[in-house]
Amino acid sequence: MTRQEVYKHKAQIIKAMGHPSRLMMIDALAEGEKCVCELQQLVGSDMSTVSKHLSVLRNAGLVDDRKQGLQVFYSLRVPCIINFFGCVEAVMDQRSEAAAAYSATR
Amino acid sequence: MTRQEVYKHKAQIIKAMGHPSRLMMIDALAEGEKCVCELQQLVGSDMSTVSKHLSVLRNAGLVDDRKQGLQVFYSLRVPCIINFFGCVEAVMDQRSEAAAAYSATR
DNA sequence: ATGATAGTTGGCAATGTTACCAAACAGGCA
DNA sequence: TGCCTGTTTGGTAACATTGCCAACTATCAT
Repeated sequence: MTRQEVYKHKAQIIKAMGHPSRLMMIDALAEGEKCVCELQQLVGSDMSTVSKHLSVLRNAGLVDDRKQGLQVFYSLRVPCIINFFGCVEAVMDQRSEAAAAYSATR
Repeated sequence: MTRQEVYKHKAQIIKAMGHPSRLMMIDALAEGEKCVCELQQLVGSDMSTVSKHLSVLRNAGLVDDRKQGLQVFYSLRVPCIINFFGCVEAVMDQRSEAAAAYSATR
């Protein structure tokens, strides 16, 4: 795999996380596996939309699926993702600090 | 900020990282600040393209810019992002393990 | 001033993403 | 068997992202 291909692959994985609904689902899956129906209630979109979001996460290697009777349960494949969200929050906080500092100097 | 808005904001930050060229630049910036010209050489696109990628990163709050003479130097604002890349690599590795396991059982 | 260098911005065509609906599919049950 | 429920897939219209070119701005040197 060339360096370019590695970055492309990493970008694909990160891009899979870059959607509000998918982020919400990943957060929920941190608690443990959930069926599509539960995730649908959580995000509030059409079930077909939720299913497509989940297939994006599956293709990226972020979640696993397990069929049990009528339901399909999804689970996080690589839990370290969750740690990262703290860092994203740090980015958010730093932005609001900057905004606050700006408004203080106006 | 509602829960939806928070997820939208987080998604925006993560999405900003979800492009091969931007990922490559973030990785390079982990070593320290770099001018646009260096980053351009690194990714090999038109300078206008690189500049637009950098503005995506700046808007997301991921990098800072500093002008010095003719050059503009960019730097990472929140270095914890780098830790996360190890986790993305874990996702990649686990995928190739799964592929290896699959090809072994065929 | 003139010109050269480093970056940014606007425009635009090509491409990718998203969300809904409708249709298909699979497992469990009458 | 046929129906119900949970999920996936196909189609498509609206929207967002990308990358190049050309035009512009800003700083420095002659």
